[in-house]
Amino acid sequence: MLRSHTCGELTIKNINQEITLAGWVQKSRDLGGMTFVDLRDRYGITQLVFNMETHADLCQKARKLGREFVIQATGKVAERSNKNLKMPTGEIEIIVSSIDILNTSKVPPFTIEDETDGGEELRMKFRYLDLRRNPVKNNLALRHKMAMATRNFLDSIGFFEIETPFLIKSTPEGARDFVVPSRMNEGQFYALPQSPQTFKQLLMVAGYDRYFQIVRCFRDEDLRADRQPEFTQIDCEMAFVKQEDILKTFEGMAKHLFKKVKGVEIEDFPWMPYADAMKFYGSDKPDLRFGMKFVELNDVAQGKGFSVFDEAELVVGFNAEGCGDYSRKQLDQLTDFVKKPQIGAKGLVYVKCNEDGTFKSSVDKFFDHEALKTWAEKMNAKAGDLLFVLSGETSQTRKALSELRLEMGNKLGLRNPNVFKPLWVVDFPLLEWDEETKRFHAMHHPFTSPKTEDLELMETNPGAVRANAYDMVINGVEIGGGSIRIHNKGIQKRMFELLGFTDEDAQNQFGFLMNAFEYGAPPHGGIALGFDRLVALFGGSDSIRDYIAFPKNNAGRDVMIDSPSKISDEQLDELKLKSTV
RNA sequence: GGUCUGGUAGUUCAGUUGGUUAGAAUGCCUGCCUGUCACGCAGGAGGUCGCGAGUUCGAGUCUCGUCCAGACCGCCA
Repeated sequence: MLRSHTCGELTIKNINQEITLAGWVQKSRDLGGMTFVDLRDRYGITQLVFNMETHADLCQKARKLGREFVIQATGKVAERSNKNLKMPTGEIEIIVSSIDILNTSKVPPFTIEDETDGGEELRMKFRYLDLRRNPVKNNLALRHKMAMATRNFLDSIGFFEIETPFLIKSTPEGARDFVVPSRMNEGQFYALPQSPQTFKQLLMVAGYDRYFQIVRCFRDEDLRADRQPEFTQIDCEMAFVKQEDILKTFEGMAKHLFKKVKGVEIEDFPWMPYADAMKFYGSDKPDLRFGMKFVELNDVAQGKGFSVFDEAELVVGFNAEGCGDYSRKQLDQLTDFVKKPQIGAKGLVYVKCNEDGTFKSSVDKFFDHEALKTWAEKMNAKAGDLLFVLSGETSQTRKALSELRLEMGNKLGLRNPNVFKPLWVVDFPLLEWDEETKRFHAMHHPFTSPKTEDLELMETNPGAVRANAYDMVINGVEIGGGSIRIHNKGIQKRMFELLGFTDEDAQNQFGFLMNAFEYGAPPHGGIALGFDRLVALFGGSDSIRDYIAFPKNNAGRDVMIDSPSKISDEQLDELKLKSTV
């Protein structure tokens, strides 16, 4: 070993020990007669001290050490005369007796410190230097800890981790596939899995009734702060279970992680039907850290001659408690916010509930005191509160009001990253109408089972059929989702018919699964949790990039290795792909 | 595919109404300094103002195009 200890472990207890450390030069401070060098490794920083009087040659050598040089130093642990209680090793230092430069370093393009001077792009280009920094290192440590806790928990309740293939088959359903040309099969392509969905169902047929995998998945869609083209899921499936068994199991896992990793006790997750989530929060992933529940006002706001409301399908608002003192400017800013093209509201109606019991609203022309009072009562408003109301087509209006609700939550500091409010959103619709293709899409995927009581609607009113599908939502983030699958051949056939699959299509794309289901498929279901998002949530961040060692940028590029890149004509020839040059 | 924001020293940024030699901080180099830990002090080097056109007597600044980066919408079963 090139070292006897790490740079994070020596304390006052080690005084007078002869030790050897190895690491990177964080910084050196040359005071003339003596020189201090901060030596860093993964575990911490230890100060080396060199004295011109006692070891002139060593001291000269230490002065020449540049940032990020890799050195090995041997010496004696000594108590500092000036202690630095801000650091764990701050009571000691190493009086160095010999030093070896194991490697030199160019001057790094940004400072390797907690508060670096480097910008995003530069840090990504030199990610191996960025990874030396504590904040990034701590994020990866958190990720590791969560992966271990997940494995331990699932192992303890009988789950097998089983790997599934990455080179699989492309299907037109769902997200765009990444494809890989097959050299040995000219003109044919593998696809990288968007998830191991079909394989885990085959494992259920095979009798491995508790499966999980912490697995990379691939989707060729545009990126976001919380979306990477390759990302990691905790993918799980269970046989001989009902929906509530799965929810209970993975609620347990989430609670275990919170307890083990954050030391936080989480209460039982509430269950909220999808329809309620949309009605009361305008979102299928409501942030329950704060209130501002929606109140629908059609009955009291329509028929008073305000045509904007009268012509609207939905009039809905929420109460921002204690915001009655908002200025004209603040209200204008919020109006501009909801009128942004991404949100798309036409305007914003507000009602201030004054301390003297009167109201001041943007629609005073149409609504008198009595009318506004009925709104306030309906919305449970008291003096000093501020009501916001939007109107229009139902789903657009809910979406816009949901954005406003989150914006108000941010403004009022109600979205505390150290508070965790999980819930299950249940009873998702089975299908979603797609205007573009004029057909139904599976909201979850084509193997999701309809609720038994809604089966008869499949042919009469498909849009109203609810599924045995559920999402785990924490703090407004969709952490994961799953469903009880179809294991009955007849229902699967009806599902494919609804989705516009011919028998032939179904056989071509999913024949392997359909065939397997003819050999004793057990009732089964599962869930997949977005591991990157879960880690980021635990870390208190909205962006998953800082929790991935080597992430891709906005455009799906890895700026460090400069990929994707062109390949040679020889490679293209081998793959029987035409050169693009 | 679309909307918005940004690109100036190694780095992070400032740069007024278009006007002389483009600044600051930090990093880097040199010298001094025996208790620093954001060490201090003195000095120094460091610029294709992303790229290309255009307007103008004159462009870091205005216009158009383009490239790059970031946020968002669409998209993400």
